[in-house]
Amino acid sequence: MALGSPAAVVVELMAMGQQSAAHLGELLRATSSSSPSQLCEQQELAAEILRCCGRVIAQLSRVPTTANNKRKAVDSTTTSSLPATPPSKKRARGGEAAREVRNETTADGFIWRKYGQKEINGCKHPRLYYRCAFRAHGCAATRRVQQSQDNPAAFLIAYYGDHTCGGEAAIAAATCQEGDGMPPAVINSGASSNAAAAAATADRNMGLTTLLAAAEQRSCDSETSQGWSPSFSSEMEMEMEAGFDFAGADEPWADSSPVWDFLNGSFDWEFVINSL
DNA sequence: ATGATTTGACCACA
DNA sequence: TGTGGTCAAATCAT
Repeated sequence: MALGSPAAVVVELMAMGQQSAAHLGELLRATSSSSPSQLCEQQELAAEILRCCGRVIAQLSRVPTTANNKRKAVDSTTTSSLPATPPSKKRARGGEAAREVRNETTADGFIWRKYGQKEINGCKHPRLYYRCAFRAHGCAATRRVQQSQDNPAAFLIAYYGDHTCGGEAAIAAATCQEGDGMPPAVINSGASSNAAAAAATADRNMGLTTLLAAAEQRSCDSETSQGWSPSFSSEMEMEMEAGFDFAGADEPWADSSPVWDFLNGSFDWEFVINSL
């Protein structure tokens, strides 16, 4: 998915929707006037919004893109006969279509596990490699995260492969646990270039261990789950605690961007739908 | 002890 | 041959 393409715009919008829903959930949790049952219901609504956004992203991720045609010549000859060989150590993603997203956060509601980091020529920041934390379940989704050169607060995230895992049940259930906050759903050290971020990463690790254990259990309990429900991300929490305001006027896309059009109510949805 | 992260090495592609 | 993607052993954190 190319930057600025309609699908990329929708993914970006849905990511913002996730953040908004996450923010809503945080606000609801901070509101103590509601009864426990009401609070749980409100949080479930917020979680439902997150799930919807995540499913839209997942569906869009399956849309073939014509913008990234970096397939190698050999790929065109092998599409009809998939090789039975195990994944190679390199260029395994060469034949897959990358869906690139530029975002203010690396959090996207999925649980990722970092498996590599590489200094890239001409880039100030290293490139980080993540794979789905549910790879053991056969999920081959990976992503590549790189800090933007011109805007260190922004991340260029390229997604490869589809999420075939079914770990959403644990996350969705965990969002409504009595007396417990929303759990971290993303293992991410993408911005952990300082001690504070590293400490935050360490904090998240505990969450993942628990979450994965729960997911293992839930995936056994509910095999019918087909989708993947993104949930609250601790990165989102961190950004909200830091006053993250995605409607701020200093956003890089605040002028004449599709996202801004969306916020203004003048976004051309028909164009997007037709383009898809 | 277990699981996650780091990082050097390996390997394939251009 | 250089670059970039992945592996896996070592290290770290809990």
